[in-house]
Amino acid sequence: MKLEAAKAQFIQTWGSLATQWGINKTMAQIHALLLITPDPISQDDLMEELSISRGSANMNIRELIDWGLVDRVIKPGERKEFFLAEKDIWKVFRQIVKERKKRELEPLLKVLEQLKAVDGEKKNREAKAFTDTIENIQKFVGQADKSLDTMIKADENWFWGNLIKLIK
Amino acid sequence: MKLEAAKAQFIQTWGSLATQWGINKTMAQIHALLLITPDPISQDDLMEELSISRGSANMNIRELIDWGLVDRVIKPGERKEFFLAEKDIWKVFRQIVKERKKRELEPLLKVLEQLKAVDGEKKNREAKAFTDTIENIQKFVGQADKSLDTMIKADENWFWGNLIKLIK
DNA sequence: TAAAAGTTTCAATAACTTTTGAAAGATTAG
DNA sequence: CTAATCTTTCAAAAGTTATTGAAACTTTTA
Repeated sequence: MKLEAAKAQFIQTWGSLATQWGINKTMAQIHALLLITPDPISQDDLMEELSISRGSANMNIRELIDWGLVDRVIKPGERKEFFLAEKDIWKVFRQIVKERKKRELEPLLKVLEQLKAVDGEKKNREAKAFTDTIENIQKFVGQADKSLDTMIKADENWFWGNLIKLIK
Repeated sequence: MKLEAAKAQFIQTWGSLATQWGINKTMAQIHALLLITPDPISQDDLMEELSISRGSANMNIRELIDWGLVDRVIKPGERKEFFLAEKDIWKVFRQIVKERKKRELEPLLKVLEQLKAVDGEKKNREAKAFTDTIENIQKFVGQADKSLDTMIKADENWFWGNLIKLIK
């Protein structure tokens, strides 16, 4: 397989996987291209390689920087900005978990906490089932939240090493 | 907070969370309603409660059954079908992981395997960076895949208990 | 300071996804 | 068998999300 074809397929695969996870396809494709390219790339080159417009490139690059997955790089003597992705997949993964946790799990926990305060007077079947489910979800999400916190701080070898010990 | 309001908020929260994860909002809302309702519900009641059409209800219910999150229930003497959701969140979570793993991780591993076979003759900087990244992703995804396999089989208490011990 | 080079914004448009509901297809009771 | 009841399908419509590209803005150079 030729390098160009392999690159193209990786970019496309990464992009379609992303859409299944609620992530913008173009953003994932830019990320994919940066992941497999050793040197920093300019916005113009990204636009060229992926056939995307200036606006889209700019917006998605900014989002990637926001997620902490891509860094702006200034080359001495060059006017343009260049972009470089973190290549260590474990770090990338932790960064994504960290962001999603902050954006999703934490707000969810707040909502669940409120929902427990449903009028408890009438301890009927319906109200009981509702609070039971909410409390179970809350426990589950709370536990996941804590575990992820630890994982974010953990070192890759330590984490996998222990997990593998645990599951063997 | 009144039960009806709390239910409505839970359904809405679950639905919008789902869209962030690439899951159809209506499907998640149906799931949410079934989660907090102790008894089986008919399609007509689902349509009524969530204000959705017959077609959408049917399609999304089928998808939920496909995901193994909802069961069809036949009530003796009734012509209609009723639907009931698994209430144990740990089981729900494992089921979702199992499905996504099958639908996404396993195909991804196949693609990655192919991509490693990039023309290796020219061991240039670019080709090197590409295969390095692909191999790293492959290792990572492969490890995750195995760990998830074990998790799927694990019992809740066993899993959390050990994970908490591990991370403390 | 003016022109050049680069970056960002945003309204219009395109692409994609979901929903609708009427029609066709099943199944059951009588 | 056939009428009644319930379920499924699917093409059109609505709704949602992403992309475009020209214009506005900012920074740098000379």
